[in-house]
Amino acid sequence: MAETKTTGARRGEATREAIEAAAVDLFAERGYHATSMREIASAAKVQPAAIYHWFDSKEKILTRLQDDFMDRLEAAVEEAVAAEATPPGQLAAAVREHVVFHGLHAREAFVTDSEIRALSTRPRNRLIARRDAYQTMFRQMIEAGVKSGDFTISNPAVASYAILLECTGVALWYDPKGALALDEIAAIHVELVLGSLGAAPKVAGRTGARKERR
Amino acid sequence: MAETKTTGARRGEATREAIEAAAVDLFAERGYHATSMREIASAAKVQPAAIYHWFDSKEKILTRLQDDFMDRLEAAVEEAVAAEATPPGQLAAAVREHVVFHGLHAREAFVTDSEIRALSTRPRNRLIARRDAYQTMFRQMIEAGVKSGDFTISNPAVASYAILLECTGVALWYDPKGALALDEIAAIHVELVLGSLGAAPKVAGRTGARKERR
Amino acid sequence: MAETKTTGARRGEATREAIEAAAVDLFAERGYHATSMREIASAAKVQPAAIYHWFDSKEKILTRLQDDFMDRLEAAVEEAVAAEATPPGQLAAAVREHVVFHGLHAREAFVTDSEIRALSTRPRNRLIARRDAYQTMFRQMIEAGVKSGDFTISNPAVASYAILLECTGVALWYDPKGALALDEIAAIHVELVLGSLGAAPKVAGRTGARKERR
Amino acid sequence: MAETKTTGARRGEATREAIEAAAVDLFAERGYHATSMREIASAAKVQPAAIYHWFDSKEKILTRLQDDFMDRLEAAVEEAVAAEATPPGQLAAAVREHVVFHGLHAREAFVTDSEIRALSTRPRNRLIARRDAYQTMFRQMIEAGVKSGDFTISNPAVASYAILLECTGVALWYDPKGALALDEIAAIHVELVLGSLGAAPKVAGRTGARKERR
DNA sequence: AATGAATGAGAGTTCATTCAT
DNA sequence: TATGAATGAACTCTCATTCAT
Repeated sequence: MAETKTTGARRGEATREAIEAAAVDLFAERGYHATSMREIASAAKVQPAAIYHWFDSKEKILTRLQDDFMDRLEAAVEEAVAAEATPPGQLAAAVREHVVFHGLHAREAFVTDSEIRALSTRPRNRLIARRDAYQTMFRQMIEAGVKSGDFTISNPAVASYAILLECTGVALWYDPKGALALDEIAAIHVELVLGSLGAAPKVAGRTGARKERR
Repeated sequence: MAETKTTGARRGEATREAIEAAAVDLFAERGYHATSMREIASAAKVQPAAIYHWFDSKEKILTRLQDDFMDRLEAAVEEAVAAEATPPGQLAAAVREHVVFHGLHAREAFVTDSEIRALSTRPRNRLIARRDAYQTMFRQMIEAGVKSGDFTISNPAVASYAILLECTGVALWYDPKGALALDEIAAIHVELVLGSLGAAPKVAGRTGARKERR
Repeated sequence: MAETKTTGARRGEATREAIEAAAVDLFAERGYHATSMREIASAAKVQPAAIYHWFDSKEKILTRLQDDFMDRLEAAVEEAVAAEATPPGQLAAAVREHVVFHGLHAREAFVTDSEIRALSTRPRNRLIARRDAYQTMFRQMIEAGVKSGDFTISNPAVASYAILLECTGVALWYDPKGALALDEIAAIHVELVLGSLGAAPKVAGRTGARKERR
Repeated sequence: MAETKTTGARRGEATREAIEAAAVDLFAERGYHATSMREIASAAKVQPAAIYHWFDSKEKILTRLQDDFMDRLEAAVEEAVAAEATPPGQLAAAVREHVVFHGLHAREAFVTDSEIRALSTRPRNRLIARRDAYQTMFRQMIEAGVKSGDFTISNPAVASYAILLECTGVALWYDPKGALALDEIAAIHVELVLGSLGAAPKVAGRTGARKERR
């Protein structure tokens, strides 16, 4: 009950987190190139030079943010998929989790996606490879559903592009203060996705209570 | 006697077009803020200062490009919709035309969409208003289809977001040299969209021969 | 008689020359790394950004200065040597010209010599190669004098190092307003050099009137 | 009872020496202004802030290094001179010791010489005064030799400049792994110097075994 | 219609140094 | 005796833009 010293969080790390938080806000709002280190520093209430104690460069702030987002997205979706047995069940779980995750981490999602161009060659190629692998996972679920007769769709590759675009796009418009709860939005997307694949609508499951930090 | 003024375009306009072409390429590839006026000038084979004879500022290049794109997109889609009578027929036509247009003008589409943030307040609000109106057109077709009993969908607003995201996204991945022709891609999207709305798939029509330049 | 437009010198080049003049002064006085672009700009009475219209980088200012100095030094010394026939005569002429040139262009000489370290790999290697070739020229004259019996010295390589060090060093202490004229200093060095090589002192010749610009 | 203080150097002094050693290496290789405190710290395997326990400032590292070098150079040369009676003998001994000392402590010699400019006014003037006094010692030996009839040279002041330049320059090119031993190089310089002053070559003496560290 | 030259602001980054611990 | 964190000033360089010609 009484622990006041949270495990692992030393004093200095608070600065790092303030910088990251300021950066993701500004990158999302204005874009990477339109955000200056001075603005990040100012929003994080530190001096510009202090940022360099925590990050090697402006680009490193971005890559860390993107890598973290991809790590957590992959883990969340893979866990959700692992709990299901059939292709429609797996795809529904993946869509649900993807939408929820993109709603909860909308700015990180948007920055990860939209600022791939801002990266230099090596980190750009790395991130593109991760995105491609993630996309392949969705395409394979669709292909499995076609093979099992659950889905009737002419082109699984195009379908996978379309599905990820509409689900990722939730990060662009979802408003936590809006009329629709994230669970509802996720359920609607499951319905849209399965419908577009020609599946019976019965497969949609429920999404448990979200207890994510942040 | 013989015309000295070559049809339509005076000599100088070629420079303006070279600048626009260079700008759309660079904005699409690197982003607005990552593209310098010097780079545009260099790609257009003019001096940096010459750009200012044709455009007031860097932002004006962008706004003109975005306005042109929206003008032509709206015209093309409205014309396609006007040729159809039923809600499913109209939506199918709109999706088909939207996809084809975004495939044909992928860079303009991408820049129009992704560089809204780069605009200053007034042009940004103007463009957002146009996008909203365009989106509303889609939502109203969906609502009409629900009312007419052609579509069975729980939330037309969310459906309109999802549909436009997946169809607009074609500009991100379509490759003119790829395996699929644009007409095929458009047909697949009509199929996906109508399926997601719970419509019978019979409504998909044909897309006339495309004669657009570019 | 009446030409007012000096051949080749367009208006803008005056700025370039002002920048070069400011840079050589500051580099000589404080060193390359202790001189900022702002200081150069200020001394040249231009804005810092204007420097970049004329030079790609700070390093380019330095390399141009060094290359120019080496070009002119080599030309001057080679011409002086070509006018002589015997090894002692050639070496005397080379020493005389080297000393005079280093006195007339003391700052350029000093900067060329002392700021080799400041260069990045490629231009540094290039300049070192030029210096080595120049030094080799002196060593070969000494070796020729030893072979012809004019010089009696145990180690021509070491002698060439020593000779160039003492003659180059004139740039460090020569004062145009001092008691000794440059011609006298050059004559003394010819005397010292030939003496150190064990040559008869009779070979020292006269140095013609200097008509160098600057 | 038994000494806990290890002979001469307390534990901490090792850190000071590591810093000095790192600094002289880096200053010699890159120059004072091109060397950062972080680089010195890194090379000395301490934290940047730790340097400030041992030195007040970056400049103090340099001045201590220069002062130490001058102390030891003066002591060594004065001792060598004191062992000789005649002007040629004294000058030969001074040249021999100067060359050997500059070969043994080449980096310190180079940094002491080349980084006078980097000093602020007061330490710069102090070091210049020491150099001048050292130079005067050589000039006086030359003048004594001229007076005694051992040397025939027209200008002792210029001769002293030239002699010190060529002998000091040994620090620039001497390579401990090269073909020539330091004693041989010293002997050659004695030969060159006495030759340049018009002295009989017989005076060159021997240099005792060097047992200096480094 | 176009250009070479220039500008003032601001970019990302590094600097020597300080200080609480 | 030493350190992690931070600072304010300064660095080289690039930016969109202007202007006389």
